[in-house]
Amino acid sequence: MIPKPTTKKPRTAPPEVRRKQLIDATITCIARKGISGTTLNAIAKEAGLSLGLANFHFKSKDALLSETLRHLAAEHRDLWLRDVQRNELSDADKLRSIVSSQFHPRICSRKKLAVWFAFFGEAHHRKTYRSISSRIDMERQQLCAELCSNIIAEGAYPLTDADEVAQTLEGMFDGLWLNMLMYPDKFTRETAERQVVGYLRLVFARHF
Amino acid sequence: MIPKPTTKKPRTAPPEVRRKQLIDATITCIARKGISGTTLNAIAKEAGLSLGLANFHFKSKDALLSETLRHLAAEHRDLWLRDVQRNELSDADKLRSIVSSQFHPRICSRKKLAVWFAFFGEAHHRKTYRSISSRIDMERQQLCAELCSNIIAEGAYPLTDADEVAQTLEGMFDGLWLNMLMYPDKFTRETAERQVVGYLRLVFARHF
Amino acid sequence: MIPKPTTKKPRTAPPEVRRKQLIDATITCIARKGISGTTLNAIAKEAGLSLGLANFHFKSKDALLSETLRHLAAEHRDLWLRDVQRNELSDADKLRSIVSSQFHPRICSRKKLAVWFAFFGEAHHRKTYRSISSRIDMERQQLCAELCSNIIAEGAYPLTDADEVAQTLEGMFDGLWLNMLMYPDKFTRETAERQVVGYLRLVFARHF
Amino acid sequence: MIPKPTTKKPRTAPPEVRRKQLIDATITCIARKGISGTTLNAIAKEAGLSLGLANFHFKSKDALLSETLRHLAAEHRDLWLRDVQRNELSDADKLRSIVSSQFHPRICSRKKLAVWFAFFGEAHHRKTYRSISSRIDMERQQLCAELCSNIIAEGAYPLTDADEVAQTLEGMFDGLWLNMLMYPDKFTRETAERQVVGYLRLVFARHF
DNA sequence: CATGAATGAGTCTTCATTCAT
DNA sequence: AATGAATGAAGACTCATTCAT
Repeated sequence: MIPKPTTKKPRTAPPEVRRKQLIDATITCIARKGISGTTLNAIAKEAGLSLGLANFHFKSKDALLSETLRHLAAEHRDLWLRDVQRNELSDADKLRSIVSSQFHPRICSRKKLAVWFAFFGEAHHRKTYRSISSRIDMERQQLCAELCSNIIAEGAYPLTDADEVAQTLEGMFDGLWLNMLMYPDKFTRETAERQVVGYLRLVFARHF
Repeated sequence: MIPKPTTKKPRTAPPEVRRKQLIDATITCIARKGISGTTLNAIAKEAGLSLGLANFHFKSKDALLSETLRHLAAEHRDLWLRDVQRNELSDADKLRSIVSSQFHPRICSRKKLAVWFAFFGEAHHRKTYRSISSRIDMERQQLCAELCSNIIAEGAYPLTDADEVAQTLEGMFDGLWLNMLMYPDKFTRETAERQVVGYLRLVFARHF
Repeated sequence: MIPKPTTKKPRTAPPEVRRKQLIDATITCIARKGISGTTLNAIAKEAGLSLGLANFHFKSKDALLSETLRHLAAEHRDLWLRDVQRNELSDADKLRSIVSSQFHPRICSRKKLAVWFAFFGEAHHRKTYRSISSRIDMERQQLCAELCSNIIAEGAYPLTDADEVAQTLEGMFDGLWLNMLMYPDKFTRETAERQVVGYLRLVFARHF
Repeated sequence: MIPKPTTKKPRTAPPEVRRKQLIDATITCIARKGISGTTLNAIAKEAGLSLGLANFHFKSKDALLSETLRHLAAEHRDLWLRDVQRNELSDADKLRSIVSSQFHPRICSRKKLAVWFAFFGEAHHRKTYRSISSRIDMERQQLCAELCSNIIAEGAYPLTDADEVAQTLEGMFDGLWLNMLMYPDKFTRETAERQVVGYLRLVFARHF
């Protein structure tokens, strides 16, 4: 009798591993069927785990959804924060980095975009979204506003209002995301990013 | 037999009236609870009609939802088409009208924004919703592109690409809508419209 | 083709009929398996109705349970109230009536006793019981106390305390019920009633 | 390898200790949430032990529950047997002792009453529970009957039936317990005991 | 046109029990 | 003797849809 080979996947795994598996499966399922079309059964099957385990690791379906969103938000924030903290970069470069991060492949895959808009879609989940992301959204917008402010001071764009530019950028980010999700043939990461940069070139002609 | 004279609501009404009642109720319910949180029972109650009637006038819940989306789309389209068809208006005015219609109170009340995004949240995996949204979005984008093209020709903006401007406008429309929905304190109809016009002023400086 | 005979049971029935059917089925099921062993499915099947209907007529399982208890409590109260309100009866007769009602076949069938003790059994249901029955219990105890008080005055039992007799009666009622439920061979309606009357004979020798 | 010296709880303990810990925890949990509201997880947590251990020491949840009931029964029985076996006591004293044991603080705390009635609530349809309750109840009732019989012979109460008194006592015991559980403000250990003694005084006037 | 009781498939959630470590 | 992750069956509840009246 040959002893069981040790390569077979372990029956048990540390919680973080399971949680990550389930969150990934949740993203996949939501992208496929929307939030309300996503059942815990489907998530468990997608993750290759049992139904009971989903409830073992997450208090409820809602909790799993929240964690999923939190995961996406953190992943996004980490990305733009990394460049913004590099002191050798100019403010314009930092602003450029934020724009890039918005359209980074890891952040704005169709799968993940679908999850964002799934949360935007319904009042109940919108509240979840706000409680998780409003702070981060505001942080990014304020950051953009500061960078714009510095660029304005530095580059002498007297007629330009930093806050308004920042707001417009936020608007463009979200709107381009939606269009990428809905019309992937017409709106790609590249075209979307080019459009934002195009806008920045109009506003800060001497920097971009 | 003398019919009771105290009857307040007519016991029968033409189909179009009932359908309109039900669609309005659907909009209210979706805004309040999202698509998956909206039940036929709730819609019927909101409309002041019976459950059976909802099923009588719409083949299925899905059909009612699709009709609702179609209704919203038509309402929006009617609004911008009215001005676009007025020959006395310049192309710039027409473009300006489209922008205005996007932020018209009847179109982008909080209630209707909530409903739009409820549909957007599902559209990427629901063919019916996507084709309805797609039709109106594409028509508007093409219209904008044509108007931009004319403005470019007329105004000598040699470096400007009409399609790209139109795409950017689409992005801004949706993004600003989303921000109005999520952060109504920071994004109002007025600020949103001003931002789009601000963008147009940058692109078509001699027209706006 | 012979038209369907009209004797077949109607597909729909007024709510009160359905509610009564479901309450009866609930009593049967609880007697058979206890509260926690009673499923809505089992109740529906016992009632010959569908699962969905149970939820249609009762907001929740808990609501159905409450209604069931309320039904039993009202049924019991109606019984002793009837005789108590007959003016031609003496106080001793009225007291005797209350005792009889306690052991009336309609009231203390094993099935119904099982339901009472099912509610007594668990903290959660005990609260339900209290909210439904404490007023009635107190009403009956006070009634007994008043009747005892009158009997004492009338019959000159100077050493007897009306309240204590009433409390003891309450105790005997419940305790005999429990024993009838647990040991139906040793405790029958007749022996139980005889014991209470035996107690009354000891206390009010000249009346019973 | 030197074992960590900070180990507070011993990692292993003799089975009887663990079993006692788990039974105590079970009593606490049942009192709080009822039998069906009591989960093995909750019991383990209450006992400060792991879930696995509960399953290790008891074959099943049912076994643990039965053991718990057996434990309560034995605890009660031990209490009354102690006095009954003291030869120097008169039969009346022994009977008095049984009454006292019924209302002994260790036996009829609110917590334990809740547990007793939790089992009573299920006993009529659970053979195991019924046979455990039955054994102790019958033993006590027979004992009371014998004592009454002796007292009757000794004291010349020609009209009194020993079995009936014993049955009435059983009824009062349970009924007063129930009332203490349901209405602790109106029924205390002291008033309850006084009522039983009051009854005995009526029956056996020359002994109590 | 209109009603609303009735149905039952589908979901989330709980929990006793198992088992590799 | 001890742990706690893993499983899956079972239950409460929801809701689109049907249909007799």
